[in-house]
Amino acid sequence: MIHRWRSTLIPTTREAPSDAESPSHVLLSRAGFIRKLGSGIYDYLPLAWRTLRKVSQIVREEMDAAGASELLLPAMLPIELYRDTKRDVDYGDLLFKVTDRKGAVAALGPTHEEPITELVKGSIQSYKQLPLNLYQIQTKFRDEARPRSGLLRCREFIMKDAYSFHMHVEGAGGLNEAYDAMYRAYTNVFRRCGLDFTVVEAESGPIGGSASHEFMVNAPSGEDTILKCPASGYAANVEKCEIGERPVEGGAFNGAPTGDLTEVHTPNMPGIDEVGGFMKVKPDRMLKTIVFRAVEPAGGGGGSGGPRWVLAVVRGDHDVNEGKVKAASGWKVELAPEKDARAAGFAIGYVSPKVIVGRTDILLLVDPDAAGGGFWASGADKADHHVKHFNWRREVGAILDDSRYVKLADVRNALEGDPSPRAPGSRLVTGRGIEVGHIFKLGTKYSDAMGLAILDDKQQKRSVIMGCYGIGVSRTMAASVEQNHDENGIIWPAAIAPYHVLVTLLKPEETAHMQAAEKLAADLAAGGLDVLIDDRDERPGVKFKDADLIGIPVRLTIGDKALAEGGVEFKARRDTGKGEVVKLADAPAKCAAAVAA
RNA sequence: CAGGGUGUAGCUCAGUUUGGUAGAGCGCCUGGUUUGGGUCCAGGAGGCCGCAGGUUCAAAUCCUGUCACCCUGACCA
Repeated sequence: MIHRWRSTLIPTTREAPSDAESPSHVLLSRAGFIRKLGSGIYDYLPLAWRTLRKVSQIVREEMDAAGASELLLPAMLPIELYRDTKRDVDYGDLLFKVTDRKGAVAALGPTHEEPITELVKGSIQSYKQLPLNLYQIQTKFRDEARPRSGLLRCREFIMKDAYSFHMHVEGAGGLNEAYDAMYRAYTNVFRRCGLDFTVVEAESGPIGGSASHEFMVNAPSGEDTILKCPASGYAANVEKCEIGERPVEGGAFNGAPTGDLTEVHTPNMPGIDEVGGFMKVKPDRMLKTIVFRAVEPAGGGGGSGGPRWVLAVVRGDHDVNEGKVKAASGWKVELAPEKDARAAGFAIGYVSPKVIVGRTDILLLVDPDAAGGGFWASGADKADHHVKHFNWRREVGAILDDSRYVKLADVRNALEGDPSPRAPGSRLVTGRGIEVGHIFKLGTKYSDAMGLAILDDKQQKRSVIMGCYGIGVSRTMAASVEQNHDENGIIWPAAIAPYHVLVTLLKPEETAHMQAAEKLAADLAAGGLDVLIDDRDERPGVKFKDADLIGIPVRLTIGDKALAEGGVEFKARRDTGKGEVVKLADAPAKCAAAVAA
């Protein structure tokens, strides 16, 4: 494949648009890959589209090799589809909606569990037709509350989504087998794309389901925090990350008082930092008590007799993890609406663990780091007041030993340096990542809701078990730039570069130079390489700057210098310095080697 | 959704405080010059100052409303 710069559209700019901040947004804009048309909406120009097609092609090859079949579902989906799964409500404002001339409403697909389930429901009659794995590469629409960072979080984006269908979880043809195959396929995809990534255990989120892994491109600018255990290889999203054993010195709740409980007036101080500063107490000596409302037992179903409120207590410098609160309490919880909580006797913003005394409608979950002795400051259970010298045993008393109401549990987000949950003695390290892939074991959430059930070999009607697997294709392109760039521009991994080789013609008006470039490009193309010839009538400096900016892996410069020696100048984008002169005849082999490396 | 900010030429921005003929750099066009890391000189085109009202002899500038976009947080298969 040979293209000429003047015949395509590559509008590079010296300056970035003022609204671009992240490296990928700045560089993809400056290098003429993308252009913003609206908030979270971007044009993909020719260079971007070539890269997106290359990523897509790798995805297709790996999905097909893993036994999946490509199809294409509509982007415009009748809103009725979402009724049975209640996602018209659960997804809420995230759904873009359009209305037709008759007033019927359609959602622009944010993900396609519903239509694919509907399709399979209408076209599969026997367990003998399973398992099945179907995927598509398509534009998705989500009305994000806050689009940001260019292609990293936008409202219209390209995604590969796959869905698998099974009669059982274990064994041949089961969900686990497909899940493992997708795990391997995803690993292959991102490895072939030339990206440095980490696979982490993840929360499954509103899509629902049990097991879930995220594929994270490692980049300091990533939105997600990931934690790794160097000893065991365990890695998880901060939302999910477990923490190893944390013994409480002297035993939980047994510390001796450090002084008399003293009330302090702390008006107009909304945050821990303000209060701590005012009281001259460091956040790690304060107790933070967060009030959750118990919604329903975590297993589902309308149980009764459980707690109405779940309180999580962590150290002031720690963050409560809602997923862990749910797991430790056995109840699905939500942050308590302030009004309801006040009515139930909680001085929101000033709650202390002491509030549990004399009540039986509260489950108190205490993080081990907050259960020890020593000095504590806490809320005073009344507005604008805190207390000093809080002591667990003295203030809360005997109910601490009643496991129906008080539990010691890991309820906070993991941090750098926390003990590893998998390797005793080892400590967690943190990193940042960009989520480019996510795989889920869905179970029967969607098939139950939509009535996708068929007879198994024992003539039992059973809900079909599903998995779903996504890759953010356009986000992968941006993530690659976040991870691979320098002060001069993008550095594409060869596999997803828009072209493999850029032939920089310093004097396109010289016939001999042009002929040399054409011959060279033809030889390169014959070897399967994609070539862009910079045939613009520009000064050398402009061409070199643009070459670095758009980041083609190999640059071959044709000018008087090298041509006089019967050669061209070879320079890999990754390398610094001036490059080296190679003979024209040797250039194709050298380029091929560089691209394969 | 809360808080903060910005809308002036294709792009990046001055000008708004104190109302009085709409500016610069980059890019673009013409001529010359230069030719291995964003040449230099001269000339030129290009703007409903986001939009709608209002105040005023006079509004980019003051007032009201509205729309769009960005940032921080909340949120986020």
